[in-house]
Amino acid sequence: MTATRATRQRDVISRVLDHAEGPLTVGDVLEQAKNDLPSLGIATVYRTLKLLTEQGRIHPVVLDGETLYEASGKGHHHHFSCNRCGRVFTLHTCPVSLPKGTALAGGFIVQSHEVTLYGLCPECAAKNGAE
Amino acid sequence: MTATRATRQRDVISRVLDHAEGPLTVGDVLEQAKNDLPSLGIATVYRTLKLLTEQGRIHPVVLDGETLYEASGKGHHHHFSCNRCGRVFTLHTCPVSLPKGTALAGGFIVQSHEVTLYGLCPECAAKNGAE
DNA sequence: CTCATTGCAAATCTTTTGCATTCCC
DNA sequence: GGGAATGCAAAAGATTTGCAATGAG
Repeated sequence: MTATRATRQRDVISRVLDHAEGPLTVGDVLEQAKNDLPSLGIATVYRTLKLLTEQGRIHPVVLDGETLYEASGKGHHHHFSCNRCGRVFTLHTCPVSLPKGTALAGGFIVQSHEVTLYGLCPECAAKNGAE
Repeated sequence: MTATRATRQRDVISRVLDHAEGPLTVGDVLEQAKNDLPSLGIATVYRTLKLLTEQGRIHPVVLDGETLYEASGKGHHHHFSCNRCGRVFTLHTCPVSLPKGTALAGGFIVQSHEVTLYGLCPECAAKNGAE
């Protein structure tokens, strides 16, 4: 079997994702990881993100056509994308009640769901109409 | 101002999207439109999709990293992505109650939302465990 | 006729891959 | 030391753009 080795690169990339406030783009990850590892290459970032995803340690979130990554195990949550500043926030509330296994009319069986809310974040809402 | 002309290409592409059962990929659009317009180029498809999107006649939906397009004006709806066969269905029910303008704890103001359910479509659910 | 639009090909951008070197175990 | 992982650069996709030819109004 293929032995998976612990490397500084993987360590740094995992840490970057674990400490992030919300999901990060590949570019974000590269940039932040370079603070610790200036020689880090983009190919390694892609390879590591793929590896971590396969291991289930992180998972991809697609927002507005961009693929972002975030650490798993942060519990059930969703995202809020600000229409004004573009930042993505993590919401710890869930607006839907569809337990795994729920059956919808038509025979669809729900296993999981993703919700993204769009609107104004607190900061932008405060500024609203004041510019 | 820039006059927008009606062309056979735009007509065909719009029609393809209007008649689709669910959202289509750029490739789907090209393929189907080529039935009517064999000489159609991919660049025109991209340009037309962008134009129609700006006009609000269609809108992009990102699912599993792929950008799909669907006609607008089909009412509020969401998508169901089958984990087994990969097909995307349009759901005419909405599992959340977040009217535009709802304010969330923390001061987030919701303007719109997107929900994608993942699970088994009726066909795959029927086949389940029978293979 | 004019000029927006098209189709093609070249140019970009993003992501993946080949390979010699590095370094984990 | 052996082989997995890295970094670079080349390759492969996906999307965009330049430009001469075409076609709508």
